[in-house]
Amino acid sequence: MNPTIKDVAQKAGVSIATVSLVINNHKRISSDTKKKVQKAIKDLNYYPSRSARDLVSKKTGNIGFILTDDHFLRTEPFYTRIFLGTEFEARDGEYYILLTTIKSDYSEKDPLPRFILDRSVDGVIVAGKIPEVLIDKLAKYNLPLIFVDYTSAKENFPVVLIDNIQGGITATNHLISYGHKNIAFIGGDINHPSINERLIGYKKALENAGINPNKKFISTTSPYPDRQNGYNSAKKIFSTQKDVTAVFACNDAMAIGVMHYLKDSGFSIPNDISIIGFDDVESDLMLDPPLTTIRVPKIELGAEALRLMINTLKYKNSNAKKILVPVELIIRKSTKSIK
Amino acid sequence: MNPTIKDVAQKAGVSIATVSLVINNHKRISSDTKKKVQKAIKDLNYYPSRSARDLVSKKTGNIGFILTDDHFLRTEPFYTRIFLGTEFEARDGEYYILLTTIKSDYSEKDPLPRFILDRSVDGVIVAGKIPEVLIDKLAKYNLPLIFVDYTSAKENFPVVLIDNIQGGITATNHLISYGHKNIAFIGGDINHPSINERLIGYKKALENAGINPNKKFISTTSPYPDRQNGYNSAKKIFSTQKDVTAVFACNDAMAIGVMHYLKDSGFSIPNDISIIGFDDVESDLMLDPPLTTIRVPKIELGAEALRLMINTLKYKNSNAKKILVPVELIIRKSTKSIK
DNA sequence: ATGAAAGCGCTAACAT
DNA sequence: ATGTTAGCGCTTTCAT
Repeated sequence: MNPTIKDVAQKAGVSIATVSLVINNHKRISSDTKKKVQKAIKDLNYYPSRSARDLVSKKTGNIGFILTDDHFLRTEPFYTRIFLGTEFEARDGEYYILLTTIKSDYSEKDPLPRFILDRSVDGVIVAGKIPEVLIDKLAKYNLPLIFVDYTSAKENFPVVLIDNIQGGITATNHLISYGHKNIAFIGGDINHPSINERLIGYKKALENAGINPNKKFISTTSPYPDRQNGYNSAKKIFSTQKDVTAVFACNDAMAIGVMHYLKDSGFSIPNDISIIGFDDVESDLMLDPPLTTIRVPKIELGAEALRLMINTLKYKNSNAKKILVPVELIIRKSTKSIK
Repeated sequence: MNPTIKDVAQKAGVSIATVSLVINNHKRISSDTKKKVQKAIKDLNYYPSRSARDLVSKKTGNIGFILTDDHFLRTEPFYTRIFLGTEFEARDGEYYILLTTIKSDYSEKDPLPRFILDRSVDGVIVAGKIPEVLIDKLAKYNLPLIFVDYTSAKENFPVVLIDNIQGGITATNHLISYGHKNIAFIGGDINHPSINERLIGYKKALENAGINPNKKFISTTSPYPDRQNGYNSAKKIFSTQKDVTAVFACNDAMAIGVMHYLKDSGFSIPNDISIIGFDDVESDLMLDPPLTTIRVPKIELGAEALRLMINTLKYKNSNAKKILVPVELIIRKSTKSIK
C-alpha cells in the first residue's frame, strides 16, 4: 500500500490538514513544521493520490487532445510535434494529456471521445482541421475548448494559430528579393484557412512589390496538400507556363512533390527554378538541394495552447483570445538570386 | 453540476447501492429495477465519476505509454501506429492511455515519467528500444510492465514482438524463389534484437536453400537503420561486390536509401537489382518502383499489448507471456524473377 | 433482491 | 499557525 496523507501526518506529528497545507504550499505555515512535513513526505516517498484530490476539487487534472487519424499519422511529424509541445508543457503544469484520434470523416452519429462523455478532462485542445459537426457537438459541453492551427469560422474560440499571412509575405518577399517576378503559388484546398492565408500573404507581397498576381501561376485545386498533389500541380503549371522562375509551395510536402516533378522534367533547382516551402519539416534537410522554407515552431504551438488552456482554467477566462505564433525564414539551397 | 449516483437513485426510487450494482451489472438484480435505473441514467445523462470510482477501487483506469522522442517523431508513422492500436483497444476497455516521451539518451539522473511517481497509471507499456537504466528504474515499481517491439535481455517481462525471424525467412525465401542467390543484407546495429532476428531469418533461409551466407554481402555496422545509412551501406557493398543481384534491407527506411543509391549509380530496379524491405510503411507505395516488403501489423501490435495488459491487470497474471505477431509478404514492383 | 452505512484520501471551511 | 471535521461520489460488506 502506498503511504497516504495520514501516514505523513503521523510521521511528522501533525494533523492531515497541516500536511495538506504544506503540499499546496499555503502561506500561513511555519517554516519549521513545513520542513518536518517535507521530510516525512520524502522519507515515505509520498505522492498525493490523484483521484482523492480530483474527487474533492472537482477537477481531473487531464486535458483532452483531439486529432484526426490523418493528422496523427501524417508522414511528417507535424501534429505529433504539436502534441509533444503540449505534453512537455503539461509536465510542469501538473496535467496529463489524453490523446485521442477521431476519423477524418467524423459524422453526426459517431460517438464523442469518451473523455468528454465521462468528464475525464478539464478542457479540450483540438489540433488541426476537424469536421464542423464535431465542433458543434463539443461546444455543447461546458468545457473550455482551445484550437490549434485551425479554427471554426462559425464560432469564436480561443485559438493558437501560425502567423500564416506574415509567413506568406516573408516567403514571397524572399523570392522577390532574389529577383524573381514570375512566382507560382502551389497550394491545396483554399477552404483550409492556413492555405488561404498563405495565399493572401503571397498576393500582398506581390502587390507591395508592384507585381500583378497572375492567376495562371496559382494552383489551389488540389484536395489535399501532399506530395503527390504537389507533383501534379507542378506538372499542370509548368507544362503551360514557361516564364515561371520560382515556386512558393503552401507546405513542404507539396514543395517536395514539386521538386520531384522538376527533377523528372530536367529542371535544375535552384539554377532554373527556385522553390520555397512552408512548415520546416525534418526531411527538408535530406533533400537535394535542401529546401528553403518557413519554419513553423510546432512544439511552441502546442506549448502555447496548453498555457492558454491553463490560464483559461485558472481564471475562468472566457474571452476568446487569439495567439499568433510567428514564423521564421530558413534559407537553404533551393532558392537562388537571379539578379 | 453533473448528476451523481444520488440523483440517479432518487429518480429511480432506489438506493445508491442498487444503482452501483446496475452500473457494474451485477447479476443479482431484478430486470425490473435494472430497467428503471437504466432509464434514469439515460434521462439524466449520467456518467459515473472516474475519480470517485478510482478512489475507492484503488485503480486509475490509466495505462502509461512510454516512447523515446526519436521513436515518437520518426518520419514514418511506426510507433505512432502502435500507440494508436493501444488507444483503439483502450476505448472499449475503459482505459485511458497516458502517452509520454523520454529522451533517447535517458540517464540515471533523469526523472521518471510523472505518471509513475504519482501512481496515475495501473500499468505501463513500453514501445521500442529504451535505455536499460530506465527499465531498471521502472522495474522497481510494483507496476505491470509490458514491452512492445523490444525486450530487455536481462529481465523477463511480458512482451509483444514482431515475428522477425519468420519475416526474415519469408523475405529471403521470396528473393530465392525469384532465382536470386547473391543476396545482400543491409541492416543497422545488430544489438537491436529486431535487426538481429531479421538477419538470423536471412541466414536460415539461405542455409535451407543450400546457399552459403557470404559475409561480404552483409552490412550491420550502421548505428541507426535510417535512409542515410541505407544509402551509405549500399555504397559500400555495391562498390566492391559486383555479383549481388538482390538486397534484403532490414527495414523500409534503409531500403529507400538503398534504392536512392542504386538509382544514383545507374542501376535499374528491379531489372538489375531486386530489393525487399521490412515494415511496410506508407511511403513505400509512392516509391518508383513501389517497394516489395514484409508487412508489420502495427495497429495490431499495439492492440495486442493492451489486451495483454488488461489480462495481466485482471488476473494478476504475472507469468511473462511472449506474443509473436505474424508478418506478411507484400509483393510489389521492386523485386523481379531472374530465372 | 435491495438498502444502510462505512470508508477510500484528500481539500477547505471553520474552530481554536 | 495548526487541528477538527464534513463531505466529494463511489464501491462494498453486511443486514434485511
